[in-house]
Amino acid sequence: MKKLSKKERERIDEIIRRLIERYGGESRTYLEHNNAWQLLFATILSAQCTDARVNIVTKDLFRKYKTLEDFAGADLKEMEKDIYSTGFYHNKAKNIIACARMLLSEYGGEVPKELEKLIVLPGVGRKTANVVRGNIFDIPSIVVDTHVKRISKKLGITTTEDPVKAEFELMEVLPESVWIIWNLDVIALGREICVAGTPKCDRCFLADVCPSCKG
DNA sequence: CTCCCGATAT
DNA sequence: ATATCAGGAG
Repeated sequence: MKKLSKKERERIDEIIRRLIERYGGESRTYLEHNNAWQLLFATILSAQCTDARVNIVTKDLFRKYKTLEDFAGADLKEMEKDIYSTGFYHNKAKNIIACARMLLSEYGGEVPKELEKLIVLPGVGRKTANVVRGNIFDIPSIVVDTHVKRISKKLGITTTEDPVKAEFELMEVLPESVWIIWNLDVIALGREICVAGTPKCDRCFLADVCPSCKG
């Protein structure tokens, strides 16, 4: 970890402590799934879509397509209808089918745990890959989604809008034990209080340790 | 950088 | 009417 001033180290540790106190310190994804490839597909579907919507769609989707072979053999147009309400449905349907086929042809139907293997799967970037690594394989992983990008910067813990740079900045400052928790708890904070539009700083439990809070 | 895109909140 | 949502690819 990067060497910080004692004061800054204590500030970040206090933020972590309060996040865990409020939202929990255990790894638990918001996307419902029963196995690795289901979480992979759910995460692909979650691009620019609420996870509440994804969970509605995957409930029926995983009942209709029960195996990887079912996904690999799916009809594109029918899959587009099945996932329509998540948006970006053409790209997502195409990617999920291609992804299923690659998992079968390249990895014997198993989801690989290596970042380099995950990010070359169709529709899978660093964010999706790190969700799978953290939640399925318990590998410490920083997941930079829209909430983590926005709130980490507001808290003065990151200095950039670039998700990859933010990922490495967070790895330098957060202990490995909270990498996954940071993502999940910051999402919770982003929904309840530090919303994208007008953040509710007046009732934020991090107000006194957040440089973006004026009050 | 642009494009992909429906559902929901404001 | 506009902004935003567990982003990724060209």
